[in-house]
Amino acid sequence: MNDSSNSKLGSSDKLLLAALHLIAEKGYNGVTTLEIATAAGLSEKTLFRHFGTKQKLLEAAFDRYHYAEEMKKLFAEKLVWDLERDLLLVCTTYHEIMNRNRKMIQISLKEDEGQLPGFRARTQKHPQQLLEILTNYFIEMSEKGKIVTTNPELHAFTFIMMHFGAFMNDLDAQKSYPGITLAPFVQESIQLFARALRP
Amino acid sequence: MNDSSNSKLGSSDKLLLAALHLIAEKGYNGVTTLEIATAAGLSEKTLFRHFGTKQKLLEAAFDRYHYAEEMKKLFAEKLVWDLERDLLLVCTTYHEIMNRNRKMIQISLKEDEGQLPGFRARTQKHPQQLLEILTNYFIEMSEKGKIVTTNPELHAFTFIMMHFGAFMNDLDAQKSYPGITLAPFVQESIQLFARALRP
DNA sequence: AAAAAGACTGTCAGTACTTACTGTCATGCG
DNA sequence: CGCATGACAGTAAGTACTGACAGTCTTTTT
Repeated sequence: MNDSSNSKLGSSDKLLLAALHLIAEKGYNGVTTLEIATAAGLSEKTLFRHFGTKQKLLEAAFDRYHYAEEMKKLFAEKLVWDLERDLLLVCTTYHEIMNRNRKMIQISLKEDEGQLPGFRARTQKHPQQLLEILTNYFIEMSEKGKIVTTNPELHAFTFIMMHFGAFMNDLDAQKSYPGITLAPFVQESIQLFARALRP
Repeated sequence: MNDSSNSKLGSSDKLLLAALHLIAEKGYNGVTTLEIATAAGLSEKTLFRHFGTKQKLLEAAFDRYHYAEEMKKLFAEKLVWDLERDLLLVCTTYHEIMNRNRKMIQISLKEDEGQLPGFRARTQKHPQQLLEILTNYFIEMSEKGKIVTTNPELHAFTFIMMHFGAFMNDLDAQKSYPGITLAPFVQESIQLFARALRP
C-alpha cells in the first residue's frame, strides 16, 4: 500500500518516492527530512548522502518521476474522425496523464513558484499541448463538415476545462462532490459536446 | 495596491489581511509571524497581543473574511425559467463567490486538513449547494418541457465542473492558458448547454 | 486648561524548540 | 577489500512566543 514498502527498489528511489508522497500531502515546509527518510525505511543520513540537500531531493524526484512524453505522439494515427470516439480517446489520455503526474501537480499547487523554478511550467506543458491538438482537431472536423464550431479554440478550452475541473475535484482526497464517479461524467461530457456541435 | 497600505483599517484587520494574503501565497509554514506583522506595518509583538498564536490568527482570518451567505437566497425569485438567462446568473454568481473566497480557497488547497480543522468543509459548502440548486433547476426545466435532460444531476455536475476548472485555472497567477479570458468562455459554455439540451 | 488614567504600540533581549545538515565511527555485505 | 548504511552526537540557524519597559495618543477627571 505504501510506496516505500517496495523492497525491490534502490535506496534512492525509495527516498524519491517517499519525498514525492509526503511533500504532495503536507507541503515542502510541512515535512522534515527525518520524516521522509523514515517513511523510506532509511536513515536521515542516507538521505543527505544521496541528495546533499532537501531542495535537491525534491528536484531529483521531479526529474525522475515527471512524465513528459509529447502529447502529439499519443494521438498520432489514433484519431479516426468520429467525434465521440476521438473525444473519448482525448479524455482518457488526458486523465491518464494527469493522474500519472498527480503528485507533481499537487506539489506545484501547494508551493509557490519562487522556490520551485520551472516546476509549474512542466506540469502545465501537457494541458497546453492538448489545447492545441484539440483546437486543430475541431477545425479539421469542421472542414470535413462533421461538426459546426464557431470558435474552435474556445470549444477546445471549454472541453478541457470540464475535465480539468473534474480532475482537480478528484485530486482532493476530501472530495467536494461525493457520489459522482469519473466514468459516467466522461460519457456525459462527450455526449454533451456531440449534441451541441452536431451540424 | 497592497492590502496593508490601507491606513483606515484597525490593527487587527491589517494583520488578518496580511496573514490571509501571505499564507495564500506561500503557505502557512512558508510565512513567519514577523513577515506577517511587517507586511501589516506593525510589530510582531502586536500580532501576538491580538491573537495569541499563529494558528489563532489564521482561524480568525478565516472567520472574519469567509463569505458564507446561503446560496439559495442568492437565487430566490431571480430565476426566470429561461435557460440562457438563468445559466448566466448561475455562472456570474458562482464566479463572484469563488473570487470573494479566493484567498481562503488557495489556503485550503495548500494546507492539509489535519492542521486546518473544518476549513475545507467551509470552502466546499458553496459548490455543493450550487450543485443541488442547479440539479433541481434542470429537473423543473425538464418538467416544463423546456429542455431534455436524461440525468439532471450529472448535467449540473458537468456544468459546474466547467466553471470550477476555469476558476482553478484562473486562480494560478501563472496561468496555464494565457490569452483566454473569462467572459467569452462563460458565454460559450452557456450556448453549449443551450444547444445540447434543446428539446 | 491641566493633570491623570488607560489603551495601544514599539523596542529589545531572551527562551525553548525545531530542523537542515555534518562528522565520526562501527557494522553488514558482496 | 570496498561500498553503502546506521547510530549517535552535535552545530547553526530559524522561529514561535514571552517579559520588561517606554513612548504616544485619546479619554477622563479635576
